[in-house]
Amino acid sequence: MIGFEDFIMADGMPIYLQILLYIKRGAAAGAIVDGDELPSRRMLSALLGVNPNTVQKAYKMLEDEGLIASHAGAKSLMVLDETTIARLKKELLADEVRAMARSFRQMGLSKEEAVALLDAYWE
Amino acid sequence: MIGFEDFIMADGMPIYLQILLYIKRGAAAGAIVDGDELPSRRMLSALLGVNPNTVQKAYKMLEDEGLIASHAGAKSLMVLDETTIARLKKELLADEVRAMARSFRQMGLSKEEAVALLDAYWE
DNA sequence: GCAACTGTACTAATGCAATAATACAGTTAC
DNA sequence: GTAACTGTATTATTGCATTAGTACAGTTGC
Repeated sequence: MIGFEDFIMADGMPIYLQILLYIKRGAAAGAIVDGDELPSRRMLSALLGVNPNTVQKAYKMLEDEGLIASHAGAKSLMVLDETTIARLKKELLADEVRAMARSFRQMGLSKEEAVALLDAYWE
Repeated sequence: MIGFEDFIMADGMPIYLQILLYIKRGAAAGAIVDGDELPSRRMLSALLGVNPNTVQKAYKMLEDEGLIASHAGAKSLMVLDETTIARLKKELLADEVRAMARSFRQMGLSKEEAVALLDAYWE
């Protein structure tokens, strides 16, 4: 069962996209693997304090992308092969780093300063 | 006059927030300085292909924060002192790096891998 | 078999982002 | 002074995100 312990709700991004991203990142990291059970729509919505329909929207998009399989009455399961995982990793990292590099450059940071900051905030 | 040459519209974030962020980052970087003229609401909306009200919303928030001064009939001007610039720099960088470090960690990257990626994508 | 879960599918209502179309009063350039 | 700009304000409409409530059919554990 996939846990949402380190899920932190942010604002500025739709909740259903945050859920989507959380699962994709977990899959890219290997924390979520093929065959893993997803929490039910009702369980996760209660856990996150959001509406079941919001979770359903995220799950539906994941299913449309082929990342999860759902059957009426049964828990939804992750469907992940090596090709998919590799694609996810590539996509997510490229998006993230591109956006970050752009914003750093826009703020006038040198590469060295950016690296130093990343180092400091890593925790 | 502040130019918006390198403004790239992204989706997932409200347009008025993107405009707000663009100006704040410019101010933090020193590319935008005290007394600089802002493009008029109508000019910028035409340039970006959005509604004048969307630009107005961003400008209004900047004015509420004391970062710009507007007088009916005249162009709006940037209001930036050293204290404000220092505050902007600190706020923007902290937000950015925190979000990025979280997402990298969620994807299972080590600090060294993150630094290497940042290096690769810098340009 | 039955209760408690599961996915799925609706409808309705609310709030925010964005567009559209005006209107009015103040400033600026000629 | 006048035309062309400027900021400001208002109303209406559209679409998306989110909540709320309900319903139904399939699966699972006992």
